[in-house]
Amino acid sequence: MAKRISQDQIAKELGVSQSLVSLVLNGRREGVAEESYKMIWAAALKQGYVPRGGMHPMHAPDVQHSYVGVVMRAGLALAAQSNTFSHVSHGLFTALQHLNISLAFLGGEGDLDETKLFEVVSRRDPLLGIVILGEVKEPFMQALGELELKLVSVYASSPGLCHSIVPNDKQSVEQLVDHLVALGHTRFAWLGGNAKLGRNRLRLAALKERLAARDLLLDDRYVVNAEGAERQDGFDCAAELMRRAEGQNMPTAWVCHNGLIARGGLQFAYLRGIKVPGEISIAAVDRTRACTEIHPYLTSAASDPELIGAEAAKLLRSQPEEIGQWNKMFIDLVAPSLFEAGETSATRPE
Amino acid sequence: MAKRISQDQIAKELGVSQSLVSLVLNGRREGVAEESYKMIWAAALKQGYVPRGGMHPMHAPDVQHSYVGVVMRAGLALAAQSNTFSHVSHGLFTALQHLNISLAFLGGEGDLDETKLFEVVSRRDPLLGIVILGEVKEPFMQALGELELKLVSVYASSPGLCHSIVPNDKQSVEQLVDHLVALGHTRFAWLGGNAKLGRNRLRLAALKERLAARDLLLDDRYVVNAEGAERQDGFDCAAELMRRAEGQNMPTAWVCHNGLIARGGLQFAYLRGIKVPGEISIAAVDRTRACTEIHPYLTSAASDPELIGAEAAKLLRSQPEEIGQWNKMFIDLVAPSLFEAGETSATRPE
DNA sequence: GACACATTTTAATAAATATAAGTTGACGAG
DNA sequence: CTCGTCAACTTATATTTATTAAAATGTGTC
Repeated sequence: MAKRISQDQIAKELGVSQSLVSLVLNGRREGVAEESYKMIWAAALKQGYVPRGGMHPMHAPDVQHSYVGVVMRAGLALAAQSNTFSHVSHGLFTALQHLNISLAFLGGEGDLDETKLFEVVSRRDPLLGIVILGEVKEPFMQALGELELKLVSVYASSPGLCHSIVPNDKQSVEQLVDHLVALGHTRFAWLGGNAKLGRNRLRLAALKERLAARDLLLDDRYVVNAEGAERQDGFDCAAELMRRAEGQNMPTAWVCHNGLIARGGLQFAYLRGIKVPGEISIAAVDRTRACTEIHPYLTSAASDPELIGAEAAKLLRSQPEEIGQWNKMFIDLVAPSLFEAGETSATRPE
Repeated sequence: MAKRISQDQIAKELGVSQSLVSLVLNGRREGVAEESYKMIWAAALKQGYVPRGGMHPMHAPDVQHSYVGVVMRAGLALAAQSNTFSHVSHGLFTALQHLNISLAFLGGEGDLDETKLFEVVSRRDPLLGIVILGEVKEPFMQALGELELKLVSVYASSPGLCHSIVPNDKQSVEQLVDHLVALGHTRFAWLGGNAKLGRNRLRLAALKERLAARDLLLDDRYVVNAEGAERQDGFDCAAELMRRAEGQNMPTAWVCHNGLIARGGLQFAYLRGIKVPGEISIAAVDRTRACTEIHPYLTSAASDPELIGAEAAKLLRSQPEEIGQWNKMFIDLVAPSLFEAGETSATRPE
C-alpha cells in the first residue's frame, strides 16, 4: 500500500508553504491567487492526497455505499419514451439496490468531455464503474477507458476496451421469421428505425439471411428505413411501404425494428382499415412495455433488457480475478432472445 | 456556522479515548469490538464530524460536484413509460448538469426505510438535496424530513415539511373545458386514471366546477375511473364509457386524466370506427411525449413537467437566505399550465 | 485463584494540520 | 520618493490526529 501523502509534500513539490496548502484545501479563496488555488488542488488530486481524520466511506460499518454511473449514447434523453434503455436502467437499478449502490446519470455522450469525466472520477464517494448505453463514438470510448474504471458497454460492444453485453438480435429475428413462416407468410417487409446505427443494419442483415435460409427473398422495395425509431417513424414507414406496394402483392408480414415502430405501423393500419392480424401480421424486435402497453399485444422477440441491465450490474460487481484483469481480458456477453407470440400475427390470408 | 467537532469531543461524549476514535474512523477493526466500531461511527456521523485535511469536494476548483437524490412514490418504476416523471427527471437533469451536479436515483418509497435513508445521507460526496416525485405517505415524508436535507416535493405538496412544486391542474382543466365549450361541446365525459391518488380527484373536481361555471353538468354516468393510468386503462375506460352511453346521447367531449389514457381512448375509437375529431373530441391533461408521439397530436393542457423539474433544481440550489430558512418557511410553487390545440378536437358534430 | 484473551485506556510522542500574526512586494496617491 | 494599502504568502505556533507501548479491565476457563 502506497504511503499517504501529506500537505507538506505537496507544498514542497510546488514550492509553497504547507499553510497555503492547508488553506486552499479547506476552500479558502480570499487572499489566495486563483492560479495557486487550482494548482494546489490539481496536485493534491493527482498525488492522491487523502486528508487525515479518517472517516473514509469505505470504512463505514455495514454500508458500502457507492454508485454506478450511467452515460447514454448521443441523441438520447432521460425522458426517452418506452425505449429499451429505461428498462436496462431499471434492471441495473434493482440489481444494485440490494447492495446499497445507487445509480447516477452522468449525462449523454454529447454532454461529457474529458474534463467532466475526470471530475466525475475525482469525487470521493466510490464510483464503482460506468455503464455505457448504446453506441458511442470511438474517441469517447477511449476517454472513458483512460479513467481506469470498470466499464461495461450495453447494446454495443467495444472490443478491447471493455466488457459488453449485447442482445442476440440475430436470434430474435430468426424467431420472428420462423414464427411467421410457420404461419404461412412468404412476402416480408422490413420497417426499420435508427437508420444510421449499427443495430439497424445488423437486424436487417439477419432478416435477409434467415429468409434466404428459408428460400425466401426480401424484396428491396419493401425495405423501409426511418431516421428515428419512434411511433411516428413507424407510421411513416408503413405509409411509405404502402405507397411502394401500390397495386401489387402486398407483403403480409411486417418485421419491425422495435415495438414503437410496430405501434406506429399498427396505427397506420387502423386508419387505413387494414385488419391486423387478419390481413397482415406485424412482429417486432422488442421486449419493452411497448409490446404489452395495450391490446393487441405485439408478437415480438428480443433479449430482455432488464436482464441485460442486471447482467451489467454483475459484471461491474465481479472481482478482477473472477473474470480476468480489468483492462486486459474482456467479456462479451450475448443475452438470449425470448420469443413471445402476441395478438398481431396470424396465418397468412388467402 | 457551527464550529467543527474533534475526535476528542466524540471520545468524551461516548466515554472512550481519543485513540480509539482515531483507530475506528480509520477503519481499524482488529482488536476493536464491533459494537464500539459502530457506535463511534454513528456518533461521528450524527455530530457531523469532518476530518481535517480539508479537500471537501465542495471546495474543488471549477467543480462543484455533488448530486441530487430522487425518490419516487410507491408503484413507480424507473422504466415507467412515457410518464410525466421521466420528463421531470429530464428537466432536473439538464438544469443540474450545467452545475456539475448529477442525479442519483435512490429508489422508490417502498424500497427505502430509515436505515437506508440514513446511509444515503452519510456518504461524503455532498448530497445537495432530495426530490420526491409524486405522492408519498406521511411517515415516509417525516423520515425524509429528519434528514435535515433540502427537500423538494414534486407533483404533491407537503405543507410544513418541505418546498413543493405542483402543476396547475385546475387551470389545465379550465383551458381544456373552455376550448371544448368554444367548439360547441356540451356533453362531457371524464376518463380518469390513478383512481386512488389525489390528483385524480383534483382534476375531476376542477372539471365539474368549470363545467358548472359554464352552466353545464357532468353526468355521473360519464365519469369513468381506472386503477392505473396507462394506455390499456384508457382503452378500458373508453369501452366502459361506451357501454354506459349505449343508446343515449353520447358525450362528444372526452376529457382525459393524461395523455396515455387519451391514447388508449383514441385506439378504442379507431377500432370502433368512431371518427376523432369528427364525432368526438378528446383532450388530455398532459404535456408529455404522449401528446406528440404520433399524429393525431393530442389537444392538451398541462404544466410543463420539464419546467417543473428545472424549478425543482432551482429550489434546491437556492440559498436559505433567499427563500427563508430551510425547515422553517416553505414555498409552494404552482407551475402555469399551457394549452396546446391538437388534432383530436373539433367543433361538435350536428 | 491464576491464566489466557480481547478490549480498552493511559500516556507519551511524533506527525500533520489549522490559524493568527507577520512579511513581502506591487501599486497608486500624494 | 515614500507612505499606505492590499493581495498573496510565510512563519510560527496552537491544535488535532496518528501511532505506539505498556498497563488496566473485564471475562471466561481450568
